[in-house]
Amino acid sequence: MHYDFAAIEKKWQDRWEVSKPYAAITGDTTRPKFYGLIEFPYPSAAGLHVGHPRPFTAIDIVSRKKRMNGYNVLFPIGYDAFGLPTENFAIKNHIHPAIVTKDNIANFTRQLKMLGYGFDWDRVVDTTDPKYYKWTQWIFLQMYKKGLAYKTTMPINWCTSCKVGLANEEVVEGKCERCGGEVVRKEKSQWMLAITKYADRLIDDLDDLDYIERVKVQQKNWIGRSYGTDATFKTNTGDDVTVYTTRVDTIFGVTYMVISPEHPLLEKWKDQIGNWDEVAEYRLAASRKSDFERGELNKDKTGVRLEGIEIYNPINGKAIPMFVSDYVLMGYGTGIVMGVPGHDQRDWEFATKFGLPIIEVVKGGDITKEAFVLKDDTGIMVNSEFLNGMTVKDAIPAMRDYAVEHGWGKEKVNFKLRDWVFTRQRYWGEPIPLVDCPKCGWVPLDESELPLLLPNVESYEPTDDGESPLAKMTDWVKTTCPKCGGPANRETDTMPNWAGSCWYYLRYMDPHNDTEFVSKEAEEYWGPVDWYNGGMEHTTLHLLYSRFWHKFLYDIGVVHTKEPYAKRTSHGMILGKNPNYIGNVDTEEEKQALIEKYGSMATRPAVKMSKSLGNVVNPDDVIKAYGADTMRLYIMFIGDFEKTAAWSDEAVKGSKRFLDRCFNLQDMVSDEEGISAANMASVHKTIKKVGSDIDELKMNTAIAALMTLVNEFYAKGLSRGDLEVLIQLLSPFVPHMAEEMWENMGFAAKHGKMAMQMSWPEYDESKTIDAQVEMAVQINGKLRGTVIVPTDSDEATVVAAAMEQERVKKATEGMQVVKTILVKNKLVNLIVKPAK
RNA sequence: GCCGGUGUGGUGGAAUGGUAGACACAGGAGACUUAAAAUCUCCCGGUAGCAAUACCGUACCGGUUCGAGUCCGGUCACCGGCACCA
Repeated sequence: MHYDFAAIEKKWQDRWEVSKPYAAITGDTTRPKFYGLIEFPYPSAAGLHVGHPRPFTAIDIVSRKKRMNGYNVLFPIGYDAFGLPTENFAIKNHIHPAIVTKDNIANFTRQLKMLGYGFDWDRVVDTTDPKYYKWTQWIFLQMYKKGLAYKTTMPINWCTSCKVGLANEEVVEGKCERCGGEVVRKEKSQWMLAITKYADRLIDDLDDLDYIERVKVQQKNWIGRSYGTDATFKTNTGDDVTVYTTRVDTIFGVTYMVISPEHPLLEKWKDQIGNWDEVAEYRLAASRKSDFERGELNKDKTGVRLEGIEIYNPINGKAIPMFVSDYVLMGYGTGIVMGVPGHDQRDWEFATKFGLPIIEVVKGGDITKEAFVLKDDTGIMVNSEFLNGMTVKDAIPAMRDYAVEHGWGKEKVNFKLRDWVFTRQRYWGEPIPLVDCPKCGWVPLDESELPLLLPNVESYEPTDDGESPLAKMTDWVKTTCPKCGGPANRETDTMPNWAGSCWYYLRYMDPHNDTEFVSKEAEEYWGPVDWYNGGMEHTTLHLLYSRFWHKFLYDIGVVHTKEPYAKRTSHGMILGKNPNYIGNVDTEEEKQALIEKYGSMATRPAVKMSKSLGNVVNPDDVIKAYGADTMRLYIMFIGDFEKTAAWSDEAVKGSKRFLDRCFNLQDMVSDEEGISAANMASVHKTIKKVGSDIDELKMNTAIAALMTLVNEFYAKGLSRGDLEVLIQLLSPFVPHMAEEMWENMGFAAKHGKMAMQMSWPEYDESKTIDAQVEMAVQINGKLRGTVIVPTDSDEATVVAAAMEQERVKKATEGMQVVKTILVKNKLVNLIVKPAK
């Protein structure tokens, strides 16, 4: 029988299109629910990338197995379609972004259907659909009403050459991605979301979640919670200054203070600062630096002393100088830090440059060479009066308590996380449903006015004053205030592309609801998502943002769980062959030439796929040449799911070969129904192995187990019953071929259902055990042979069998066995030493 | 610099502290074929040996253990994230 994958795949996709075997049923209480989720794709003009099928296929397989395990499965798909690439494509080609989006979605849908995914196609969402973004706007309004959305002046990236505002991703190494022009900061009033109010909960609630560890760690580091002390210093200016420090124990080592150039106190102290002109010049220079320049590595510390300003150390009243320096950030802590050059490397560099004293307060380093920064908190305090002799660990709380008691200190928790800049000066995004009224200030639209439709504009080009393209649409901008009825202006900025993806998993539960964003019934039934897989690149963006939104929705009582996703896994990237790899050439000269030209890139056999390298693999081509089932199988077999893997055209053939071998089994079966005696143990073992591997996302070893079983069928022959089980095990991986074989063999008729609708085969533990096992024989821990013995043989039997072997005899000749270690059914280790 | 991860044949990769290299790709040999492709069978870490076999071998050094790719201490390399966060 010939495996005509093209015809087979078309046939079954057409049938599924009509019979909808993947439809999820809300409120089916007869079965437990399983909600599997993959990150919905951004429908780019390039179409599906070969990286997409990896996570999609994996969760498709998990979902299919859950379905066979009796679950009511929700496995949905949609499109995250607002965003910059579409807008730029539209500008370049003079096509409306909505049309571009529609075309791209159609192409993605075609490709996804060709891969045979078990998505519930009746629940597709599209973030650019007004019926969808109505509710994105609605959630934003709820946040606004609860005070979580506020307006503030924030710098945007401004290309001095194109004279447009740029998104962060359009700024590459401080330059404009398009023209290479210099990017500076330009102040603009923007909407912010107060994600920092949720910082503690976003960290603490991670503990109860089944996320892979690196996701948790990365989110925790990103939020960056630190425990410290706010310490207040008196000054000769009339104002007190407060610093934040995690090392209040080092306060005896403070030899100067530093204030950030942006700090408002400087302006206030203008008349008291003796060298104001110099300070003002330094501030101006700092403001001109881009974030990139200012953050550049290992750059020299700069600064100016504030003449006439004295700060008094609260611990001993000592007068210390203050400097302004741009190594202190205005956005973290209080914008002022105490300089402890003995125990902070940055302070050490600054003090060394400006000739400031360096005091050792923790023993153990050589502070004339570098700051002594502790790796642990076991260092001993010195030069610190009542702290002397204490460990740092004890000194921190001791000094903190002292400071609190004496009224100049306060316990303080700080976060690195910043509030979320929620506006973009762009066209292709959700309009913000707020109106600016000269009398009433910012006024939200009435919810009945939603959705606030994105108007059609002639040109989506960003304006040359940094405003959104919508600002040019005066008809749309000019409106009336919902509160007082007077003339008012709409907000013309739009939401960032992350907005729509913050809550899409909720919409899938109830995608056609026009009166609520999700019904209570559907949310309580489907929530939370049981398993969410997505890229590591979204860990501190989409994943964190959507957890934040979900917590907000929980707080206002519209969802019933604290967290959106119970489990999170992440897939590795698919790389392409590196055409410039040094392994591709033979001579040393050629290798050197490649390294000179491409640097360390030339030493990698595989690199990120890109058009310029010509190593992009198009899923369409693979499907055409080998079929979707081969594509699915190969992308799962390629390696450890979490690691990056290199695409190999040769290796794809191996997967195809395996499917050919499976298909050919149809011509080899005996008439015997049920699992054959010859294959009993193998079949049961494989059921067990494939099942547990799918649950653990170890698809590569699951497939290896299936290959092993098929190899055994080739060696020993197989019954109809053996094949019946195999087809069911293959079904989640290669659904088209499985159904074709299932039907061919008459199993569809026999059971009255498709293979995918069968229960997952059960294994019998007792039948996974072979009658005999091969055991390793070791002498003093070294392998000296193997023996075949009855399963569960005792020590005496195994040793006796081992002693029969020539190699063992030889190795134990003239020796006495002093100890025997038996690992049941695995090995026996004889510890011998020379006989007396 | 800090945090996380990884290091195994020619290649992708397997191995709850228990026979390292499962399963594949590539390569080699054979069968079938007029021939090729496809298919089927066998071989395939290194060194020595006709072989039986011996020794070496999971980045490197050391330790724990009857036994270490796996655990512990240290070193190196690479990948990813963060980065003047006080």
